[in-house]
Amino acid sequence: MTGRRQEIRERNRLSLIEAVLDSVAEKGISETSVSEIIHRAELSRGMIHLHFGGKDNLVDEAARYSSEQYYNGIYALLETTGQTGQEHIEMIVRGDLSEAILNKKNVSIWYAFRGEARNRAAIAAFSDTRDAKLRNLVFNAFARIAKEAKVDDPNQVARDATHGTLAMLEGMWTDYLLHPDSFDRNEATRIVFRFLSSMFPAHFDLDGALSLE
Amino acid sequence: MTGRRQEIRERNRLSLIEAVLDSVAEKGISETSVSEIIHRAELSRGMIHLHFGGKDNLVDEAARYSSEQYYNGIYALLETTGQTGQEHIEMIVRGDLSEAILNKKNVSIWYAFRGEARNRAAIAAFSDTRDAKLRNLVFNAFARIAKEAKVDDPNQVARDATHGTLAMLEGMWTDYLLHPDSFDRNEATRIVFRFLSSMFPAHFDLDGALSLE
Amino acid sequence: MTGRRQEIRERNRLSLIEAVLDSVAEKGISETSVSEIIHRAELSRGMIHLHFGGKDNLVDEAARYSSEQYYNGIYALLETTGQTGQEHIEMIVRGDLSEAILNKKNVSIWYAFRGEARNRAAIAAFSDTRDAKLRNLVFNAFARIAKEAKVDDPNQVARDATHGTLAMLEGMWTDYLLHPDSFDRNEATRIVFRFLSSMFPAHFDLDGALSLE
Amino acid sequence: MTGRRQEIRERNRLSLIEAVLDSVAEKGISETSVSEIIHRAELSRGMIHLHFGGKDNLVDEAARYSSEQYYNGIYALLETTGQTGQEHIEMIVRGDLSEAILNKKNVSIWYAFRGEARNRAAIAAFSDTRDAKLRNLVFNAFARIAKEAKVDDPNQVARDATHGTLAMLEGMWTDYLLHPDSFDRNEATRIVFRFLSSMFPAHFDLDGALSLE
DNA sequence: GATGAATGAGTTTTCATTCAT
DNA sequence: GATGAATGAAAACTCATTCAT
Repeated sequence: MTGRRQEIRERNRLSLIEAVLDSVAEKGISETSVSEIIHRAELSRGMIHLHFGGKDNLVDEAARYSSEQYYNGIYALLETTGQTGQEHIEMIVRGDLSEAILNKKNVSIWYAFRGEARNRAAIAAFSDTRDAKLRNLVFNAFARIAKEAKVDDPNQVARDATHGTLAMLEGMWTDYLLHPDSFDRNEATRIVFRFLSSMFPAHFDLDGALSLE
Repeated sequence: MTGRRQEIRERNRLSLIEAVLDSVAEKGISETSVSEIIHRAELSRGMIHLHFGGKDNLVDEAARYSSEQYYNGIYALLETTGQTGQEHIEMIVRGDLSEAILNKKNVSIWYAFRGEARNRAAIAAFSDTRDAKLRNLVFNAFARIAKEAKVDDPNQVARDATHGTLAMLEGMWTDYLLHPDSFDRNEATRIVFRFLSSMFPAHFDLDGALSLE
Repeated sequence: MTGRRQEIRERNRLSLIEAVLDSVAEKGISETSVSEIIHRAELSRGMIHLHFGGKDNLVDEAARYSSEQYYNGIYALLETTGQTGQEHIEMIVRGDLSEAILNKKNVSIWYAFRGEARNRAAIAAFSDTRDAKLRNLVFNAFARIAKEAKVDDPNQVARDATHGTLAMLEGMWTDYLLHPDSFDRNEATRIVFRFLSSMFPAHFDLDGALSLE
Repeated sequence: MTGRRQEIRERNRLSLIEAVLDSVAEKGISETSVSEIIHRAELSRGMIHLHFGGKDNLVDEAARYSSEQYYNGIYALLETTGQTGQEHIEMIVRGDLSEAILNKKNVSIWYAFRGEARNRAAIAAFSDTRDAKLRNLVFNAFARIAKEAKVDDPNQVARDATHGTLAMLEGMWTDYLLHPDSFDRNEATRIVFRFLSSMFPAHFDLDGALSLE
């Protein structure tokens, strides 16, 4: 049956991508050689070129896959909660700082790819895409909040809130990158909500934010 | 004359370090080969091993140098302004987002090294050092502000303010990394001050912050 | 039905051979990979081993086929003309220099195989066979002419005439290989006939030779 | 002393070129791998890329070198003889068919490169250059002869003679390629002179030509 | 019989390091 | 001390062949 073959093919492709991500997380991009990848995937040397046409394409695909996984994770969280703006924002902030998403592996991978983004168009593109998709989700939520809050220039306020929130989350990831073991998720969350509650006191609550887990 | 010799030695060391930084900024760490470095520095191949004992050490030194340059830049700014907490914070924020410090070259270098930090202890150490030194400056300033503001737990407030401010600045750097050409320094500054004014309304002023440039 | 099967088999074999010849003509022997061949033949990868037992055998077969095609072309021409020695020679010379036989594709293929002949016995053998068959035809024709011409040592004269004529034709092919676009068939033909008319003035005529086309 | 270093460098370059020619002669172009070359030259793997920037460039250089060697050989012969047209032609013909020039190694190399010429611009260029230089020498000699012979259209006659002579010599090389062991230099020479004496009876003599060796 | 995904030996290339000059 | 030619281990890639489906 052809389906069986196709299925193995697909599984092999995925194994290679995951081997790249594991290796990038553990050893970094520069140590992620073809030998390292096939050893982790337990597949043959030629397979990389068979499926991806070369190591660089495989690494690009891995960056795309990883960026998609991140976005899907966040998006899945949004489906589990209410549809108000503040529920969305809360979910995104908590999700982005949760163990499931903000962990050693993801952070390693993400900063490794970022470091290469300047010199590899494909990686820059996926880096950008992840960013743009998330930015959109966050902006839409803040736009609703700003409208409810009847602020002067709701569009501008929503933009600033988006910018500030994402900047802070980024900063928290960097904190985690540098000190994964002393990083305090509650503190990080609290600080983001401090910013949010200062911008939208009627929507966000500093104390409530502490009721994390 | 030994002094003359020593001087040339020192100049060559620096040329190599700067060649590394230029190359990392333009081509990324993985393309920064020994050949690339000596070509930029216009020095001989053996020089790297003579002065640094190998390429890896040179790159580590370049990371250290770059991190020092950053800190020195910020520190120099502080000497040009008043000594109140809010003056320090303002200077650090404006400085960190200024063209002199936040520019394509520095951002490229910084993210390239961050991407390697996980796998190279020396780079991680310098990354950390830069971070710790800055954190200290910022914390000291906020500690004074928090004391003046007579908040409940000034130490905790100062820590949160430090954490939040640095996180946001980090996030702004990432913004710049991804979209250097559409990045708006005024907007970035305004958003940081929005956070600061919400935490310390008596010390920071959202409008004042706009009087940039 | 076995006949039907057999027919498809035969067609596939031929498709592969022709794909090899096309590829050798266009890309050269070293670029004639299995992938290139099956892509041109629009057949599956396994087919080559099924029908020929490996790529090398297929290439050898292609060399044999090509050499046979050449000889058959010349031989067919001989059937269309009179049976005197000079008619045969004229036909062979004109045929060998005609567009139908001396064209870019054939020349490319022929020199490509020649270049490999030294290291591949099978190709050398077919190269030789083509040569020997043609030499035989030409010698037989010259033997008749030499006999008619009542020269001293007709056998020796026929051998020299054969040798010289074939050498010149070879040289004309090389000319064509190197400068296919500036090659002048009439000039080439005229020069061969100059040689022939000098050896057998009663049989070959320099002017008559110009009545080409 | 720098000269010593430079000298070794030059010797290594040459060793590599000669290793390529030996390998091409013995094993053919497709079997001439980097490993084969460095094994013959007894030099290190990296040297090929150090001196030539890659295997392909080295092979091209070898083709250029070989073509130059051929031309130099012929040219040197011309310096050892008189300056009349017929002396030049005689020398070129005898030289081109002599053991020193027409031998197994040269023929193997030459046909191997010819087979690749279609697909490698650099090789085609050197192939052409050798051809053009020789053609020039031969044409100049025939032009003088044709003028002396007071033929009708001396330019045209010289061109035909050049064309015919070179074509025949080419053909003789092919003969040698296919049957190096049964090849008879005297016979080959005699046949070329038969052509020459038929074109310029006053200048070339069939018998004289036999006084070879 | 036919297919084409998979294999891995062998190829070219890169590049940090060495060391004779 | 300084140079840069030389080294060779390790990298990425190619491709004829195999073989489960």
